[in-house]
Amino acid sequence: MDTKKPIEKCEFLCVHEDVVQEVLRKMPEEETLFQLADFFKVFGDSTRIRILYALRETELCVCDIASLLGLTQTAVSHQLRVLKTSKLVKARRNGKTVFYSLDDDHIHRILDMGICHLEE
Amino acid sequence: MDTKKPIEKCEFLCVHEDVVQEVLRKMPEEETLFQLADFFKVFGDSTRIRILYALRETELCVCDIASLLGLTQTAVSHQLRVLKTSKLVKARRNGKTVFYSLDDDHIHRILDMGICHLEE
DNA sequence: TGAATATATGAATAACTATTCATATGATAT
DNA sequence: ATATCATATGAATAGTTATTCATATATTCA
Repeated sequence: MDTKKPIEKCEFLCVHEDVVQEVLRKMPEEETLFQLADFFKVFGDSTRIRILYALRETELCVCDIASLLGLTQTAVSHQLRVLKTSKLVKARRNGKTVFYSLDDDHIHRILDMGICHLEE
Repeated sequence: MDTKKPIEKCEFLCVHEDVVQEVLRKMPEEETLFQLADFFKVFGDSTRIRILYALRETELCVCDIASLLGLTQTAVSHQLRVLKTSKLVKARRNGKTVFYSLDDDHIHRILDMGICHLEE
C-alpha cells in the first residue's frame, strides 16, 4: 500500500524497553495527568491569573475587576465563568451586583505558593 | 464622531474606588503575574505534563519518551525544546542519543505538589 | 568517506481559545 | 410597568500553539 517511503522512519529503534516499562508502571495514571494539565491550564492565562491575584486580597464585583485590570466587563465575565467552572472562584449576589471571591482556602495557598516560586 | 450609540455602555459606574485602589496597592506587580501565567502555561499542556512526569522517574532519551507516550519523535522534540527553554528539563548527550532529565530538584518538588493537589 | 541512526528544526496546517460585539437576563427604583 | 444598571452569554473574529511533514544536523560505525 505504502509505495513511496523516501526515508525509513526511525520507529523507536533505540528504545530502552526495560526502562520504558518501569517508568510506565511507576507514572501516575494517564487520566490523572490530563486532569493536572487542565488544572494548570486555567492558571496559564494572564487575565485569569491577574483576576485570581486580585481576588486574593478581597472579594470584588465584576466592574471592580474590569476597572482594576483595564479589561472590558465582557472579557472579565467570560473568564470568571471559566474560573467558576474550575471551582477556583465562587459568586455571591447582592442586588444587581455579583461579588466574586476565591472558592476556598486551598486556592489561597496555591496562589501563595505561586508567589513563593517566583522568589526562588 | 460616534453618531450611533444604541445602548449606553456600563463604564464602571459601580466601581468601589477605594477598594480597587487598596487591591491595586497590595497585588503583585503586573510583570510578576505575567511571568507566573507563562510559568503555569508550560504545565498546562497534557503532552508536556506527561513528559515531565515520565522524567520524574528517570532520565529518558527522546525515543523512549515517544514510545512511552505514543507520540512521534518530532512532537516530543518540539515539546522538549519548550521545556528546556523554560528551564524545566536539561539535556545530556551520549553518542547519538540525548538523555533528558528534570532540570533540578525544585521541579521535582513542583511535580510532587501537583500529585498532592489532585489527591485533595 | 559514506551509510545508518537519533535528534532537531522551519514551515504549513489544524485545533483551540481569548476577546469583542450584540444582545439577553436579572435586579432595583421610580 | 418601565427605565436603568450590573452581569451573563452566544456567535464571530483574531491570535496562539501543538502537531505534522520534510529535511537538516550530529554522531557512530564500517
